Amino acid sequence: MTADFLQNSLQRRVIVGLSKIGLALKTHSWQDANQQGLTPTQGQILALLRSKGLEGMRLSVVAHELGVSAATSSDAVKTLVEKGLVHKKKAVDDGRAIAISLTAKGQQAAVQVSDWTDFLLDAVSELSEMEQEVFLKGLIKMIRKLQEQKQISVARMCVNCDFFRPNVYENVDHPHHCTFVDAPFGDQELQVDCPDQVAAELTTVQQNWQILSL
Amino acid sequence: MTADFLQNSLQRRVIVGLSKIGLALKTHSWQDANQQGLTPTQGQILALLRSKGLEGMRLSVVAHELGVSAATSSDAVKTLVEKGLVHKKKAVDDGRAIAISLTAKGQQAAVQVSDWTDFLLDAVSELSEMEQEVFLKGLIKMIRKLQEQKQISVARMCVNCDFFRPNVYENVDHPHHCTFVDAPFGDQELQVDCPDQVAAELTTVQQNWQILSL
DNA sequence: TTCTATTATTTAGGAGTCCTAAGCTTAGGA
DNA sequence: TCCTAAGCTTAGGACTCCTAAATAATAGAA
Repeated sequence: MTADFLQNSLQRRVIVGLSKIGLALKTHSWQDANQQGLTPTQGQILALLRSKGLEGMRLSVVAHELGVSAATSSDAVKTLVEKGLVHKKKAVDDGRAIAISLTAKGQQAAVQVSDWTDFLLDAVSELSEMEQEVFLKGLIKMIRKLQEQKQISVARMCVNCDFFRPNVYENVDHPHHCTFVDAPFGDQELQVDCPDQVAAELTTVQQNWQILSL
Repeated sequence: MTADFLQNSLQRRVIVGLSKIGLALKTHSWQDANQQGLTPTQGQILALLRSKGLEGMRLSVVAHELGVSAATSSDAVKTLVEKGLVHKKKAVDDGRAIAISLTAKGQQAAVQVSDWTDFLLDAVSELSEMEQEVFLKGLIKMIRKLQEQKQISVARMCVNCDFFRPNVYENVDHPHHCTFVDAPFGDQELQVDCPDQVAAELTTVQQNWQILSL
């Protein structure tokens, strides 16, 4: 009789909302990659190779980043090689391992496909800057927890970075410091997937998290 | 040389964060469904049938809700029928259409699988109630926009419901009214996927949105 | 140094997902 | 009645996903 209006907690509503966004992300990844003649995974591998510009990424890293099994990443890459978008060669420092990188053609394709999440830009722009900041902090909290629970494999966030010095300045807008770029910054700049992040030790992370107290 | 620390806007960081959650959702949907001997889509169909308790859901509705093609939903349901979890019969009111519903065995399986997003509960609980509220509002704003852009097919939110009367009371905690349950409620109770939602007309929706002014 | 355990990747096999496109059947309007 | 549209199914092809087993190379222990 009654709508489950009240039983239904705030937390669950947030989760439902996140699932909706997740669904949009999933649906969109198909449409988008399809246009390029690729599948989502293939597109994401290309984007990944482009974003971490380093030569010779390992297959296991790809699998880990994308949250798929080694087998899946192996044959997705095989297909990309057949399509002439990716190079594959033995890693110099480890005879078992494979080093993959983009071909020239792959570079091009990667550019097309790297912005696949941009369809969310308009949606995010609906939020005020203040809201975006709260939202970002919320996401960081959630991701940290998920990472702790092994639900998320990689998240190169400031919080677990060796270069991060939380709350070292009085300045309200820029209380933190990054020793990599050697510059102060604020909550708004907290990274979620920083290319320069270096994983810190567990104890450091926990300390940082306490000091940060988002 | 410089980390892309600064080029990288707040909006994009929010998007990266959302993608991470999306990835966790995707990865988890596999693990979870796998334990039940199901695939994500199959599990989600079961959960869908359970949540909208109505007898005789159409295949097209399933496809629409899950954001997959008619073909996919057709053979996912076929598999579920083979597994004895779902009934399939001709719709009484439309000879072309199919009405599907859970079998007794399907009911059981649906219970197991309905809570597949619960792994996010701990993560969401990391946010304070205030933050959760802002977060929910943000999600609603985003979902509304995505729906407007046809990036999300269905979202049974208060905002686009015929029963919704935004900001009709002075009461700060419960300014809105739902004519379905005939009760006042507040921002915290704003629904994202309300089973009782009835889609309102576009002009009404726009008015509601203005009056609500989240 | 040799053996052993571990790590990196591949392959095989099977189920399922996704798409598009073509093919039925029924509905509903002209 | 005829025609178009809607609801679903099927076919075909490419991929994704998994687990499990195979291959190869490295790291460490004895």
